[in-house]
Amino acid sequence: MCGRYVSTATPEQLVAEYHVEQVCLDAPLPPRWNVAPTQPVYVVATEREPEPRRQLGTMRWGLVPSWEKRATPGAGLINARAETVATRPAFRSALRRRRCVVPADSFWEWRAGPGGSRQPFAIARRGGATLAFAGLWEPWRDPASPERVLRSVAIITTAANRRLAEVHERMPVVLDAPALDRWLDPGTLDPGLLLPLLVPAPEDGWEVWPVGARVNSVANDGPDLLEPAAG
DNA sequence: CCAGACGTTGTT
DNA sequence: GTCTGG
DNA sequence: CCAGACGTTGTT
DNA sequence: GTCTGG
Repeated sequence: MCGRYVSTATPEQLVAEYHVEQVCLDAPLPPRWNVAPTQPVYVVATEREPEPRRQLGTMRWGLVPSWEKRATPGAGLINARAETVATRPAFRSALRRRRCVVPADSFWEWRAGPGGSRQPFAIARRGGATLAFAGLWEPWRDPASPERVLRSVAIITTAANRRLAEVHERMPVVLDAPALDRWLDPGTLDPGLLLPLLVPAPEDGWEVWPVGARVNSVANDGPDLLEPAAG
């Protein structure tokens, strides 16, 4: 799955990489090596009005369905399964109209061991290429103050490819450039054209290595979390 | 009809 | 065990 | 995802 | 909001 990741890009880098036309930020997010659910994350989405434009903003990681009474029932929906995203009430309308991309450098997975032990791994593309996670977002309005909108996001997961299945059976959907363009095209409403994008990334070209347990705690942050450890 | 769920993951 | 917070 | 809390009362 | 279960 994907419950923790690395995001160190600056807004300027994201604007260039994703051909963003409009930046909508209160303040830039700092570089983070331990991004966790409930935290604000960068999101690239297509603003529809007055005309389609690619927009960079921040949203809360952990999708809050619009019908929720409270904004924060725990972490919210941090992942959405590709296999069921077209039919689940929590995600169906977002699949049609609120697709987005969550930029990342790399991500963390925990391999289950005997006796309930959990060994964390870092997963990155060989050569350091960045990752575009497929996401869905949702606006939420507090009934008491509907003028304020909370935007939250879920990362779509799929079956792990054979390489990553060594560590974990699920992985985030990682979009290549053509898939990303299709995913962010607001004219695409047919799930039949979208679901084929939500497949496991090719198994070649990944680096996977065990890291220390410091990544377990969200209080720890820094590039040292990526240092290889015995595993 | 109304009430209640609506999500994923992992672990046992 | 289960929920909340990060 | 993992870590850490999980409760009430009264008094300062 | 919308669907499912009773």
